Amino acid sequence: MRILIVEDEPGIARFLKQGLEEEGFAVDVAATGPAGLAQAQAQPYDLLLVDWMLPGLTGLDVCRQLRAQQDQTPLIFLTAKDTVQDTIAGLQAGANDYIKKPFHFEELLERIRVQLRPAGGPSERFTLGPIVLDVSTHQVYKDDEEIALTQKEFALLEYLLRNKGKVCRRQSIIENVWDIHFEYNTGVIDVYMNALRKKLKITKDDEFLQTIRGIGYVARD
Amino acid sequence: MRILIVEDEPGIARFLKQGLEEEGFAVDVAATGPAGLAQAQAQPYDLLLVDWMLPGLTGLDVCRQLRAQQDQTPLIFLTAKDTVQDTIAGLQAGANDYIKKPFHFEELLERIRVQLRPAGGPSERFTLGPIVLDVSTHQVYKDDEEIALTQKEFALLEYLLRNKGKVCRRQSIIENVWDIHFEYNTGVIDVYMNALRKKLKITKDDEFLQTIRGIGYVARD
DNA sequence: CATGAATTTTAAGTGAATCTTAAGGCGGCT
DNA sequence: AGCCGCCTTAAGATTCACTTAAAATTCATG
Repeated sequence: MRILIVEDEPGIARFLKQGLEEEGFAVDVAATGPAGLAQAQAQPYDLLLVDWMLPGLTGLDVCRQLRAQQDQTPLIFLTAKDTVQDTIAGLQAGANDYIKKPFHFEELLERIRVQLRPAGGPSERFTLGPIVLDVSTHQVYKDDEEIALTQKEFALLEYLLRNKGKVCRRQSIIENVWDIHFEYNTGVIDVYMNALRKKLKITKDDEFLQTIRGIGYVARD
Repeated sequence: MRILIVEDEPGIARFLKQGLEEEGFAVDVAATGPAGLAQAQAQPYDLLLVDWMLPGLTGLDVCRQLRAQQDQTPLIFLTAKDTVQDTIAGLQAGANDYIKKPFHFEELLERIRVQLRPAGGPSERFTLGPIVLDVSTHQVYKDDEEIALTQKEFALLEYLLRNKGKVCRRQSIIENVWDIHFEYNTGVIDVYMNALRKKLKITKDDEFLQTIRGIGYVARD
């Protein structure tokens, strides 16, 4: 689960990032309104935590702009403002929840879980350097640009990313991606690795998809 | 929109009922935990407003029982208890929000709207390039010209637009648009996509409704 | 109820995209 | 140097979606 924090006070941002990472979330931080908006547009997140008062754009502006672009990512405001008018304005702008500072981390955590809950199946996502693979929507991005992959290309990349850092033997790949369980001598894997590297523009210098001669392949970042 | 209030203090119950009815909601009231539970099970509601302290069963018990029966109706706790432990317990039990008394009616109203939003809030209009789909009036326009769609055509387009930018798998489409929950292989989706593209005059060059071979379709602009 | 029109679903032929096979070339390893 | 294994490309096989037409169902109407 990926969370973006948009918060300008470094102390609070650090505290949140650390706490959420300990809970197993992948956390990015943006320090200004425009930076947060750009980041949220660039990559898919599962949840946004947005401070109300921000340099550049207010949190309210960020929220409005995202919703205007049909971005329905759950968004929780995190703020010292606690007048009723502000709460209402925030929720009307399309926010999903609103927590007043000072807050207890436990409560924030639970409210985050509530927002992620209705998303149903956990949207499985894997990353490899600049590459993001979303299993549920069958989409792949490199540097925030969407890359169109065919079924087999996607399945192969998914298998390598699920085993990131581990060397995958050719035999395992054939069994898991092609579902062939007898000995089989073929060049399909080579052909597909070639297609993947081409589409993802991975050069020989990159080490994202390495060949292990005589064994198989590894994905590492 | 139907709301059930479970609250034992007659004054508060009456105040809420009147306020919500003025906003156009259909409101029922139950005064005890067991009565509320029975009422919620007997009829479908769009939202439950539940007091924490109730005679018979606590609000927490009511919430737990409903969730245990796979009832996912949005539920908001309404309570004087304001310790962090209680908030967390409430959210963990499956509640969607938690408002502390005393609260402003305006804030409650907005939080109710947030919960109802995904099921039909204010943003009932979707756009895709020159195409506009209005859910509430069941109308579709392209370049300000109205296009007549049948029910299934409309439902399919609505589903794709609600998930704009995300790839929709054939399986998800069959489940959400046709409400078929077992495996089913058929060509209906193809036929309807064809009809949609024809009526909306979408050519192969347009990328509004793209096919993802082997997976499904995406709407993008 | 019976009829006809509109909508929804099934079915089949066609064509294009994807998958697989195969072969030549290149580079590392012994 | 020579072998083996990987890369690359292109052509054949196959799968899947598009398209059309006809059958089944639903809906409104007399």
